[in-house]
Amino acid sequence: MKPELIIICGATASGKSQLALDVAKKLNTSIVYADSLAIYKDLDIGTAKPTKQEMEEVKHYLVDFVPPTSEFSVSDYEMHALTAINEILSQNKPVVICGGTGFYINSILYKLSYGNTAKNEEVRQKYMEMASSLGVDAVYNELQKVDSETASKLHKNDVVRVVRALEIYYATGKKKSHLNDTLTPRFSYIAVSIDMPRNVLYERINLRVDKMVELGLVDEVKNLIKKGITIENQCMQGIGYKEIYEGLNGGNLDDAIETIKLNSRHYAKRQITFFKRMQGLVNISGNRQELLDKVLELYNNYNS
RNA sequence: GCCUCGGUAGCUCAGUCGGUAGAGCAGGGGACUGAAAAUCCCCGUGUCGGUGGUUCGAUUCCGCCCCGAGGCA
Repeated sequence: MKPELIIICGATASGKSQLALDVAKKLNTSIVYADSLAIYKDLDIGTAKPTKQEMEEVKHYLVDFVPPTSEFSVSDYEMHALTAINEILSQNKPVVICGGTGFYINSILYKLSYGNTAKNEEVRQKYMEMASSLGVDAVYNELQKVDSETASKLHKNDVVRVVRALEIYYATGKKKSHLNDTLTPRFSYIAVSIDMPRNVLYERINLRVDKMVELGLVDEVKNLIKKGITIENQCMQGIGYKEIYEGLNGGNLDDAIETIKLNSRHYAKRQITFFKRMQGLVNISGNRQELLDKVLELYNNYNS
């Protein structure tokens, strides 16, 4: 018996995409991306999207399909991902999942309800404003009143989550703490992460950022600006984009590039932390061929 | 050559009226249920440049030396 999913996750710049490509070619199948920014059109260089040629060689799902003006949520991702996965599985092929957005990968593995509450601009705005005018304690106190259990799990400074909990409460009248989603994977899978010494990873990140700049990252951001994208757009939260944007708006581009490297390193660290909790994750290392062999071995020896 | 100011955590620096020292950044660890490349939490021992002296006690005061910056010649 073979697993339905082959999940290739891990830190940015660790070589996930190359490995996913190798695995997909070997197994004659397709790749479903799990990357919160590669979903966007016109964000190519900074997201290290696969090249056109690579996308022709292997079919990639959930890459380059959302306009940069759009918002996108994990729930949107889940819906699209499940469609893609079922399409591939229906052809009796395994699905290669590749990406660094752990939250998105979780949305594939687990059926989570997310409070059954979509974004509510009014509630968000109201409490975000309260946070900036009256302070975070005021907002946190609000949550303590309506859902003390969730409040106790959150730090008062984590305004994004505190507000989200309020959003759920005011939209549904139900408490976030009343969710009791089962955490049983809905697909069989193997999962690997490419492991390497931290300093080696950081060096790869630094080099890749320099490469992105050489490839025209600054022009890419200029083009987005030309299309009306501002720092307010969700896609501009991407590392590489927000820094260049600031660099072009009164900042300094050389500083921006260094900040991209720094933010990427911080991001990689957070990714590593996130993936440590993934059930069954296997850390693999080695050269390109060795990595491929290890994944194929895990795939072929799978039994659960 | 003389004078002045520096030399304290990986980096930038604060501080100790003499009782062996602490911030920011870097770095490390962690959280994560519709913003997730987002958001948030926790973690600070280092020959206080070296060496003599004064002192119960020196990173702190004094002498000399080394290194760096500036000034005068």
